[in-house]
Amino acid sequence: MELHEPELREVPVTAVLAALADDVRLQIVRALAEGGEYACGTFEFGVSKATRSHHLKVLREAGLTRTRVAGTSRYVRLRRDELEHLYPGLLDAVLSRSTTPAEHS
Amino acid sequence: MELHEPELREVPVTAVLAALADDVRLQIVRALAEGGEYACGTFEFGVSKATRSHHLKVLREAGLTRTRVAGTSRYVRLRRDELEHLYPGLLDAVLSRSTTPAEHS
DNA sequence: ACCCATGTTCGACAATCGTCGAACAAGCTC
DNA sequence: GAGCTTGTTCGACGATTGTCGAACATGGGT
Repeated sequence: MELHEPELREVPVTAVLAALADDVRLQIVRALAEGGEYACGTFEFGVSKATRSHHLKVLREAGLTRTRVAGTSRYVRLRRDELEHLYPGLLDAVLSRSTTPAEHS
Repeated sequence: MELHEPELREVPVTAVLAALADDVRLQIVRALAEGGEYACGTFEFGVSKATRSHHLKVLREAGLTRTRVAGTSRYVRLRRDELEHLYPGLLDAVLSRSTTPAEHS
C-alpha cells in the first residue's frame, strides 16, 4: 500500500490551510494534538468511515500527518515538529479557539 | 451600501482558514500586510474585477479586512491587531512562506 | 446633463468538495 | 478457510467555489 506523504515544505500554503479549513478535520487535528498515535477508527465525529478515510487522506497529503501501518490498522500522528518549524505558531493559533465561535475575548 | 464586517471572534475558525486558503486572496493579504490602505483596484492579480470583488468580500466577511468607502472607491486594510490578538502568530506563519512551495528550508 | 471610473451584483458555468453506501483489500482469530 | 475487523476505493449526489461577462449603481469631472 502506497502512502503518499509529501514533505510539508513542498505543500503549497493554500493546501495546508485548506486542509485545516474543515470542521471534521479540525476535530481530528485537535485530537491528534494531544500527542501520540491514534488508530483511524478512533475518530468518531459523526461521519461515515468512508468520509473519515477521505479526511485523513487530505490531512496526510497536506503533509500534516504521518501514518504507520500495522496489521489492518493504521496509526496516525501529527507532524508537529515540521509544522512548527515551517509555520511557527500556526497550530497553536488555530487550536486556541474552539471550532464554534462566540465565546468571550 | 451595507458593508458586512463581522467581529473576527464571531467568525468560525474554519471560515478564517478557508478565506486564507486561496492563492488570489493570499496575494491580497500579502499586499495588505505591508500596512496602510489600498483601493480595491490596486489588486491586479490576473483576475477580473468581478472576481476581485468576490475575493475582497470573502476576506471582509471572514473578519480579516476593514473597508472604508470614499466616493466611488473603497479602501481596504488588514485587521492586523484583531487577527494577532485572536490568532497570534497565524498571519506571520502563513505569510512567512511564499505562495509557491519548494524552496530551501 | 453626459460621460467616465470604480466596484458590486447577477446569472452562468466548470471544477472541486464533503458526504454516503457499497464493494473491495488485507490481516487477525477461531 | 470462514468470518470478523479495519480501513480504502469507487461511483454518485448535492452543495459550494472560483471564474467570467454583462448589467447595474454611484460618485466624480468637464
